[in-house]
Amino acid sequence: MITQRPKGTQDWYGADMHKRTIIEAIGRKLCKAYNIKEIITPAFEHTELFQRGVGETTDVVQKEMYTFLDKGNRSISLKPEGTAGAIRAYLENNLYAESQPTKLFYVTQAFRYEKPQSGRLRQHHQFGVEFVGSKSPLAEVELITLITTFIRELGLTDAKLHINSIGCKECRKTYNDALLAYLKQHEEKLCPTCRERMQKNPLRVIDCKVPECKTIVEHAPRTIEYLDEECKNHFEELQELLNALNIPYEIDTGIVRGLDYYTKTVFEFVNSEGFTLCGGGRYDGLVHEIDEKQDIPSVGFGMGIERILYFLEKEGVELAPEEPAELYVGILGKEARAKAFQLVTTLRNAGVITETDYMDRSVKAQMKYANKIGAKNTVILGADELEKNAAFIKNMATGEQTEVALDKIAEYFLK
RNA sequence: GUGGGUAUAGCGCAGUUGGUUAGCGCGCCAGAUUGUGGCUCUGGAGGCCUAGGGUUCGAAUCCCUAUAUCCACCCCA
Repeated sequence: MITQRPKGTQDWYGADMHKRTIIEAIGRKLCKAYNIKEIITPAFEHTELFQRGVGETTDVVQKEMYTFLDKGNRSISLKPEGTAGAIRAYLENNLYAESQPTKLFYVTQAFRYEKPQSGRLRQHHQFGVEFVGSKSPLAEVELITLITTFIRELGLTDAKLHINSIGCKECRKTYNDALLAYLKQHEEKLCPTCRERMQKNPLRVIDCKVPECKTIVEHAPRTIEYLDEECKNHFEELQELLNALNIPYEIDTGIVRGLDYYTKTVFEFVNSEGFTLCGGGRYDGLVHEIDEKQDIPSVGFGMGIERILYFLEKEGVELAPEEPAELYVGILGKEARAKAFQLVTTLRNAGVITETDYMDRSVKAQMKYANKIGAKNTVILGADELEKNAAFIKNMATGEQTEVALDKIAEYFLK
């Protein structure tokens, strides 16, 4: 039992760990070019932050949060997503007092008590960006551009941009009434969960996958038909920009997003199977929700790192493999040990990937090992080499051997 | 939360209608004339067959329970 990880968690090591490192490196590189700064916030926050921010009626808060009382009787929750914490930090540290906008990115764990399945864990990781302070559709466009570039650099092709607008608070009110009125007409045909959803948050019915509900929903009013002037313009401007920048997209009036803070633009990148790689949108009301003295528009997205791995696997995309050792230094006999290790250290200090023997293996076994780890070159240091003051460097790919004086070996690899 | 599948060596699997010493491939370790990898061959280590209970003369195999894991739905990243 103690050697077993908790349900829905994952250990990162080996090939996946290496892929993750590459993925994060691409993300960091892009953010640097976009002038987006990194932020790390705590793994846990006061429960109330998520209740207020993410929304009390959402599935995420209602049944998926890891919530507990700490020893000081405070209700604490592990973060189920990255946005609320980042915005809290933005407010707490008065980042709004600096010249706006504020552009932040993070790589964080997120915890949700869910039943694990493929591409879904209890602890997962997200790369996300929060673009705070701008109400311009250019903010959306910037994030979408970044994601598009990210996807391209990863080598993924099966991920399409879907966009929608769910309007602001005011539009939502009129829309909700219209939707509710429509759903009431078809109440008997809806599935039980949808009948429940109808009362709490009719918007959720749109997402239902039950065939009967789907056909009803097909003719249901759409948020997009109830946008006020401002929201409509915003959505149109966004599309104009996307068109002008040649970013392909599809309007999907079915996108609702499961977090309450979204307003106006919502978007997703999904593959042909309907799997979501990345989700985001505008959340003009969130800052005010967390700190009523402030009212600052924002846009953000979260991209699942595990999802990226899943997508890479699905598409058979290979990332750059781990770099193998440049040199394996074999050791034969105790006399050569210190000398060999000195060489290893010199090379390592110069950044050359170098490996050696710690197992007191035979020369043959050491060569096998060097081959196994993919070392590009090998050299064996023993009594003979010490006496001759020279050793043979063997190129493992060609088998060629080159005799080099002991004190020139490091140089040989430093050019 | 609802519904399926699976659980045998480090990994991937086989195990015949229950029959006594549980196998195979890969990996690991060692050797094939004494200090040089890959290919081949040989040998070796490594399993309370997920756990607990039951049926039986006898259970990896049949039944029950638990646990874990995978998958679908829901929801999402």
